[in-house]
Amino acid sequence: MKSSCATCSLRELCLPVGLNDHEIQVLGEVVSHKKRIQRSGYLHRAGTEFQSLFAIRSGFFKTCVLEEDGRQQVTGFHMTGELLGLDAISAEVHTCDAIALEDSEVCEIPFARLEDISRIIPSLMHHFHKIMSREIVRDHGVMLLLGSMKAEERLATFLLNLSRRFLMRGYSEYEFNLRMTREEIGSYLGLKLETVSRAFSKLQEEDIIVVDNKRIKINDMSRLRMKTGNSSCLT
Amino acid sequence: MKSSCATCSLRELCLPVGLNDHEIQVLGEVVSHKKRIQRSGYLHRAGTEFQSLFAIRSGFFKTCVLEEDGRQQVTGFHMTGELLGLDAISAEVHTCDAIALEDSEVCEIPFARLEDISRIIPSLMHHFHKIMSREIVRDHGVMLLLGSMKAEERLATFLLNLSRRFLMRGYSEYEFNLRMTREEIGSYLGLKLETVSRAFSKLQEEDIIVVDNKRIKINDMSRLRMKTGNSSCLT
DNA sequence: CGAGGCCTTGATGCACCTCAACCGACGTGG
DNA sequence: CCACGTCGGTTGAGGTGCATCAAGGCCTCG
Repeated sequence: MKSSCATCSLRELCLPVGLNDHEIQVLGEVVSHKKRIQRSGYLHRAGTEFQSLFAIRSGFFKTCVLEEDGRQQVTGFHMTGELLGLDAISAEVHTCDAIALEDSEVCEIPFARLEDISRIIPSLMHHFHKIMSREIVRDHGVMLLLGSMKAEERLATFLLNLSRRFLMRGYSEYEFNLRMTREEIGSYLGLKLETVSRAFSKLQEEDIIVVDNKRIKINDMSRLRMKTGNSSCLT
Repeated sequence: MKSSCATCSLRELCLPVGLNDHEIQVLGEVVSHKKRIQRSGYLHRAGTEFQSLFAIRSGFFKTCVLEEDGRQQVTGFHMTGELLGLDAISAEVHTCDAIALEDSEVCEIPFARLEDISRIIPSLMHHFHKIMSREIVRDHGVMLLLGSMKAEERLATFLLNLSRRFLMRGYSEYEFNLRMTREEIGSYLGLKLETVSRAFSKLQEEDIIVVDNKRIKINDMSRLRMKTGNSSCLT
């Protein structure tokens, strides 16, 4: 089915940012296939051929890389309006798995066609470059986190990052549901699930947050920020 | 001074990959300013305005991000033919420092002009997208390293990565000089310099490598590879 | 010759991992 | 309906890999 970008509520978060009506129209004709992925279904797998980028229309994804020896690591959690598949452009093969953490919908964007139309829509090309660049900046933030923060700092940074992203999407920045397990959080943050659990408990003891299983409530945003070692939160 | 890409020995590593003679000509007219940076000089600083990408023509750089609280982390080491500044596209501000580890030369590539000509040279645009994507893949590799490897595995992975990159540039894959200090390696690998030093000593005791200060000789590539936990080496 | 940068090595401590027990929620099948 | 297994989460006890602190060696440079 055709999913016109023109009428999409994510226009301000997604690829069309900064385009005029006509340009959005053109983009909308390239973006086809609103595709549904069930919870724990794969959007793509590492090693499969790359054809399209995917924009998340609704739902929540994780991406993870797998080593030959079985070690696995979550490289990111992805929300509505974000673009998946950027890693696959380089070798025309996906380098990670993308798995839905809840029932989700994505728009498929055939990459070759995106490149075609970005020749005639410079602002689209420019915005696409910004999106790729932002991904690089984000990854540098994670590298900083993994390379130099303690467990509690990592978790605080993670929560603030989620909070900010929920806020940008019109949800509460103070209260939200985690879509991922402690193990997945741990994998992303370079920690074991027990350590994640203990860090949650510790933040709760200090009345900074309230944890009820996957439900998180932030009581004291500024003290949570102090827990990060004052690092700016991830993009 | 004009530095024509057409006659550059790095044509096969750098931006011009896959372009025909005429296209290289056009690119060469955009790429100006062969700029010299002395050892420990800055190519760019975090927070300064973004205008241009830089291609390394000779020399060696590190990039590092700095937090408000003074924590610092090396996010990458960069060799000839690689592109610096990709992180700055997103916010039009550099997000990291780039510092020369030896006397170096770079070509300056005004980004706006690069976008202009990539509209008329689709293969240039496509290759540029591949380069950005490769950077994302590389960062995911580092995240995996930081998130799930032990000190010795990290160092082995790091050495293999360097080895491969020297090989690609026509140097020996078995013997090379490190341009960075133990502390910089540690920062990149999320370790303290003492730990890096001990890991070097351990690999030497096992006759896998020979270390003489910054000079590294790899005696047994396959055993070094085994030390990585069989992960593929970073891109 | 002395100072400072870089590296190595040893001793000690601690943050996180590992292993293990237990709990509650949920789904399934007898 | 309840018994049971499974899955995700919490918490405790103990071990370990790396950080930390400290001392000393080598090299360069003023």
